[in-house]
Amino acid sequence: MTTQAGDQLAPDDLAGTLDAAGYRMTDARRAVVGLIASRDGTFDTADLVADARRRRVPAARATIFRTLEILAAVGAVERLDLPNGEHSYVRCDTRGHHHHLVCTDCQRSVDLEELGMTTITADVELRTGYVIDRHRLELFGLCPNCQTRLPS
Amino acid sequence: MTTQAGDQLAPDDLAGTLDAAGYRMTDARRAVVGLIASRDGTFDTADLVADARRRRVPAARATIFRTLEILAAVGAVERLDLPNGEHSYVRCDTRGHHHHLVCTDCQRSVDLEELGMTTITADVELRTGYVIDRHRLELFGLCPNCQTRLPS
DNA sequence: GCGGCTGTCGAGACTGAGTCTCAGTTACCT
DNA sequence: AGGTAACTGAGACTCAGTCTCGACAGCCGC
Ligand SMILES: [Zn+2]
Ligand SMILES: [Zn+2]
Ligand SMILES: [Zn+2]
Ligand SMILES: [Zn+2]
Repeated sequence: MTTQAGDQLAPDDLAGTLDAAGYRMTDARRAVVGLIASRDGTFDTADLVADARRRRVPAARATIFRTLEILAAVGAVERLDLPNGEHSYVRCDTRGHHHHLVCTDCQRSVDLEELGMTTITADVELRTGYVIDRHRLELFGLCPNCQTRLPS
Repeated sequence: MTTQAGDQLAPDDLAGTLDAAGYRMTDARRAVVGLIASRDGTFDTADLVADARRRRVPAARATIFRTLEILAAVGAVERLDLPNGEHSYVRCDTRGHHHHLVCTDCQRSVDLEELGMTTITADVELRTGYVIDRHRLELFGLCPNCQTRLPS
């Protein structure tokens, strides 16, 4: 099952999640959540800082960093690394372990739930003797929209 | 088929590879290749800079960065991102597309040749309509050695 | 509803990885 | 050997990300 990026990042839910984890729901955090919710695809901290200024949202640079850290910790957002090596974030529209497929042109992202990686990791464990407890998988390509825009 | 990290990073081969790609084989590059060859597991630029100074190898900081960039371009080394978000490098003992399995304790790394990802990407393409042309997959866990050292 | 304890915020200083500049050097081709 | 473009070292520079600290504001208990 896949979810299109663009869904809301529910701030109410989030309040509960943060609370459970011992965080407070403050104006600044609501503001950052709002900025993220109205973003499409991957974004980086500079994007958010710019958005915040443009929309005159009260959220200082340091606060944006701090909030992203928290959101990543509770799984509302994920930090990923673009093919070019840059760090960026994606909103996660899925709970639990999943991966992201990102358009290399427009940055639009799709969440992908588990993909049969357990078979692969089990196989690798057998072959190498390692015990695997974590993996990072990111897929990149062109979204349907960008395929038609760029006949390449 | 897997290759243990620790094999030599052949500087002679490399000379050919670099040449073919229009690069020169210089002392500084040989030096950096040497530093990398004597490394075990993942390392970052700070590690190499420290190694260089310790071993009095003539390789300025900027040169180390530049050389790593080139080595990554020709596939002798790969830039990867640890679970904690830090950038680091691994020597590649395998030619062509492959992935890395890294020990989260001692950083020792194993190259993994293709793992049946084509099945997965084909499936995802069908489900999403994206055209996937690249992916990043990194596996993390404990190597056999560290499993016994840390009964955990 | 009203303190008070604490977590959080903003502003700006600070850090350090990575980049850039530029003058001097060197590999490679002929 | 000579010419030339690629490369190098040293250090300045950038800018993402962190830290500090005094002011502020959630949330809890009364
Ligand atoms: Zn696109
Ligand atoms: Zn997975
Ligand atoms: Zn290990
Ligand atoms: Zn692969």
